[in-house]
Amino acid sequence: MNAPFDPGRAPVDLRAAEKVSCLRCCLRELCAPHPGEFSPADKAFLRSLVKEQNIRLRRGQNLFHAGDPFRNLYAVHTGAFKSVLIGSDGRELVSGFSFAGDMLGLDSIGDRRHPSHAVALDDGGVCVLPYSHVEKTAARVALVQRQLSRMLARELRQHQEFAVALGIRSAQERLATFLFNLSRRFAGRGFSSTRLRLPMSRTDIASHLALTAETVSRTFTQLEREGVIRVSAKTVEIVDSAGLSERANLAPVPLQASRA
Amino acid sequence: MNAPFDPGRAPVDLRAAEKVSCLRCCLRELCAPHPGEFSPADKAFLRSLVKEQNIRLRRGQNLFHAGDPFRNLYAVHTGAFKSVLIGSDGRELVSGFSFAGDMLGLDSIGDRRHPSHAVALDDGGVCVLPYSHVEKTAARVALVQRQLSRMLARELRQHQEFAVALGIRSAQERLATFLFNLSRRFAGRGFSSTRLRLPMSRTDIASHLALTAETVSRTFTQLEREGVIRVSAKTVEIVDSAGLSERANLAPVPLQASRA
DNA sequence: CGCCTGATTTGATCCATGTCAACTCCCGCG
DNA sequence: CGCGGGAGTTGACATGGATCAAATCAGGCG
Repeated sequence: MNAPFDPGRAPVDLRAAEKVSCLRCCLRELCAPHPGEFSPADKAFLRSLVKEQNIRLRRGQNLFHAGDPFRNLYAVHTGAFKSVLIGSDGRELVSGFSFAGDMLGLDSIGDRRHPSHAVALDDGGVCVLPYSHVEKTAARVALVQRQLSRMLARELRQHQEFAVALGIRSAQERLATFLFNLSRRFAGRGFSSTRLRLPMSRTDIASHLALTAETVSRTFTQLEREGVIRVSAKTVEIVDSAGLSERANLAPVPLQASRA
Repeated sequence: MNAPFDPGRAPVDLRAAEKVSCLRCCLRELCAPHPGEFSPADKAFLRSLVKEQNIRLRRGQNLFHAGDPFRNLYAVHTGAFKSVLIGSDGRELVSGFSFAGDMLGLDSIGDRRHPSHAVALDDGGVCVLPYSHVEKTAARVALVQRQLSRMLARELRQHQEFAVALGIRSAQERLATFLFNLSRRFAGRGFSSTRLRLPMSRTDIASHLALTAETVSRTFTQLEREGVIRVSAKTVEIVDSAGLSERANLAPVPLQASRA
């Protein structure tokens, strides 16, 4: 039923020449902010960052658990993952979703322990980057060091924006923003930006947006009635992209004025 | 009226020997995670990070504006600052407060542009660390590099937790958490952990916690009625620290059960 | 000292979202 | 092919915090 689109599959065959493909795929974030910026020598360093390639996980399996000692960063190779943050009071919250090319474990650098679970939402694979090794390489390859800082800083910015979103925005704005961002992220990976397969459950989305599953469901329905998206189980089609981003950002003061 | 306590003044006289004091104060975060970890040579590097010392700002002045190109990190020397994040939709939100010893500008590393204003809440001063210089030093002094990553990662974690808080927690939990954290931060700086002078307005607090000023005010009153704190203008006294942290964390499910 | 202006508090009311509950849909399995 | 169970949807109702409005307070200034 949702066969026409499958973001679980990478746009190029990553298994053919893994060393090379990692440079183009998994480690994109770490390595290729500005393509061509690397010398062959740099690339040698980068390739050496990866210890184990394409570790396989089945849907539902944990890549790591909250509380586990932090030793590696992981680059998502295939599939999708959710990060489940365990709050200081024990409450769980889905802090983010990761797809091919994303880095997992960055939030653990601070205290050498994973603050969150990483759970596979689909069968998938990851590459392993021993962090000690990354640090050492960063010390020698300035670009890697800079890029590491940048990745952290970017994630920081994202969480900042995210905090704003959770605090201020309405359910519709949050969901629209969520879809909008997913669309952008998929597009950046070569997938359709209008036809999204959401590998996570409504409950996961709800948790991520700090809403209830009921509200998420209602808001999906609402966006559908307004002709912005079409929903069919796990697949969402963005019908009116402009309308979506309108609903995502909205005016500075989203009062009842905007409902007329 | 609030003379007995003045967190605006540093616990030691920082102006006496600024080079040295910076190592103990402003750059604490960057430099002294584990005291004694530095060789004299390391320290020389560290000292050289600071370009201008103790730049002065008057209350209300901006250290930098959102959109300004990012060139420096700043270590707060004296006083207090708020960071005002400009969301993608133009809405403003106070993303954090910084006190002596805190670093400002970390969230700008990602895109070389400040995403937020930094505004002085009191007269104060900062030290300037040209980021290019920090990067170069990090490349030579492994500890600095590691510490830079750690600072970023820690801030990341904080924002993560914070997002959770904003999304899930009640007004009372948020305010209690806020006071609790401030108390800890002040304590770490050698100030009283029970008698806090809040240099920011209620509106700032409200914005930071994603509440309205009215709700913040009401919640202060409520906590006071419950005998947890005593409020007098800008000064808050924590009367029942245990009660406060109880209200900050709360049970996994803060349902009506907890109201009986 | 008393005024003036902005900050804070307090009160009354409204609304978005949570909560609880029932129903439907989908998918794997016997 | 029908069954069962979990995920998703929908409805009715409750409520925390927002909103609007007004009173009070604080602090600088004539």
